[in-house]
Amino acid sequence: MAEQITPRAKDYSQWYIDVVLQSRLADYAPVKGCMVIRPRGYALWEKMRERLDVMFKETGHQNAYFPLLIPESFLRKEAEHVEGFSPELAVVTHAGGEKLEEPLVVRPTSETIIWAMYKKWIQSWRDLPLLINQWANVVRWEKRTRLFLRTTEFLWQEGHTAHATAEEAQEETLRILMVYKKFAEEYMALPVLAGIKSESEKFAGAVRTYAIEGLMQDRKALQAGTSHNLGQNFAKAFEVTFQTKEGGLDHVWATSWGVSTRLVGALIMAHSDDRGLVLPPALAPTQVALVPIFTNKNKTEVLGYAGKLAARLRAAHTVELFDDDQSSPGWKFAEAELSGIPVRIEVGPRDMEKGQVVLVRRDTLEKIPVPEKETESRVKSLLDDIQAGLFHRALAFRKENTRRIDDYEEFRGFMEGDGGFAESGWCGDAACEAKIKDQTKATIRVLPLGREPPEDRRCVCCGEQAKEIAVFAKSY
RNA sequence: CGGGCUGUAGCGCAGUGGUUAGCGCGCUCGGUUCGGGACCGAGAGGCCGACAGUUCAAAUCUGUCCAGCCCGACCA
Repeated sequence: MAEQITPRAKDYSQWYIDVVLQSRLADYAPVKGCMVIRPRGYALWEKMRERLDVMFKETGHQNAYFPLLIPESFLRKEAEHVEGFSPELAVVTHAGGEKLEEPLVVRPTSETIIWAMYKKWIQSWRDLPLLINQWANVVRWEKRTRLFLRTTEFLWQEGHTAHATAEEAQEETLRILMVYKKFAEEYMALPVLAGIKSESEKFAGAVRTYAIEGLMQDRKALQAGTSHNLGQNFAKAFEVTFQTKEGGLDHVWATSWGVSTRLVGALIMAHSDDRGLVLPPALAPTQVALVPIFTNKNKTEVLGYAGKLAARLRAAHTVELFDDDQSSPGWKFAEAELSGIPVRIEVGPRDMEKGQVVLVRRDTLEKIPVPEKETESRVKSLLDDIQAGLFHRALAFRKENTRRIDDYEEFRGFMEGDGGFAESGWCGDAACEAKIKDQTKATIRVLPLGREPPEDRRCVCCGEQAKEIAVFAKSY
């Protein structure tokens, strides 16, 4: 018997840790707060990265790479930025056996060093827009870490763009937000709310921060991607100016945006179950687990049959053939389920006799016998069904756990109980936001885009006229 | 950074002063099995978190330290 996964209903946090460790996505590193992303976890990140990279290129961005180490003085140039990040900086003070003239910080994000370079590269409106992305690691010294969701070092992409006008920068900020939303929904099968962050949740140095927020199975929200309109804050701090068409001199307008390996955590918490991972076919490193069922007597025939089937399927899908003769079929079934492989195919002597194979879908565990000749087409449509099914199940879950609440007592009860997304009126005052956080632990996740507050809504906290509809939840 | 808990085999644990420190899973070898985590037999594997004390005798008692986990505070 393998180790058991703690059921979600018993202890959701422990379930998450069990799934990550047992499915071998990651392991704790010998450095506090750090994790090792194991081959399976990394394969999943690679699938995400591959797809996102295409989406960034399609929207005109190019990849580049900037240094890991940043002179400490660079961070100080933008007041809010340094204030926001200084508690979580790792600083290099010694190198080459000597104390450094100026300490170097390990990047918590790269705005400062990138804008120091943009100053060199941008002179004219003809140099704009400048659309650069980098895939990199960053370090933020966190007090409390969780595998994939918050670790001291993590992998991400950070886009940094420069524009001639405020309007263009705003368009870019929203364009990327929509790229993230599309990626989350179409590839991760995770429905997300896209919206703007309140002042208190804003990125240090941004004018406006937008985010996508997903609802996990424990009804806590997870921020899955952010896109910032930086206005002219960094251009001013780093003196990045350009000559306009009209001959004037202006500071450029900036954006930055990122998603991280936290997406792997989001994926796990959105879909997986007590048997292990459940992965959407669009991102699953392995789409089909082919399990031949044989004894010593018929081993050759069954493995031959399964081998041919695997070869056929590999024309269109990634297939893992579980052909070793040391572990039992039951073991292989459990292993395929733990790994989240979307479709399992069982082929044994009984199937060979009947000219069929048995398809098993990971999300519902339903077993579907199909004629052997139709395997390819049935697998393909089943993968599509699973992808759509996961999204719709997650969407239905979000709907069930989203409530319109305008009464504060009801709000408190909601957050003390199961929780979820509360759509409530908000007067816009940070004091109400802080009071709610203090009393209920719930924060404003986003002010959803495209929803004007109706005249009759009141602030859930103080009862004044609502300026916004805010989505509140407890979050990761 | 505060409060609590835990450090004994790869993992999970038992062992509260007295020979050679055990159990389950995993691992190695051999054999029988194989349609939902198979079984039998034989093996390998431990400076009992570190340091210092108490004692004839310490995994066990005392102190200090270190590490990890949980709960808070903190966190784009």
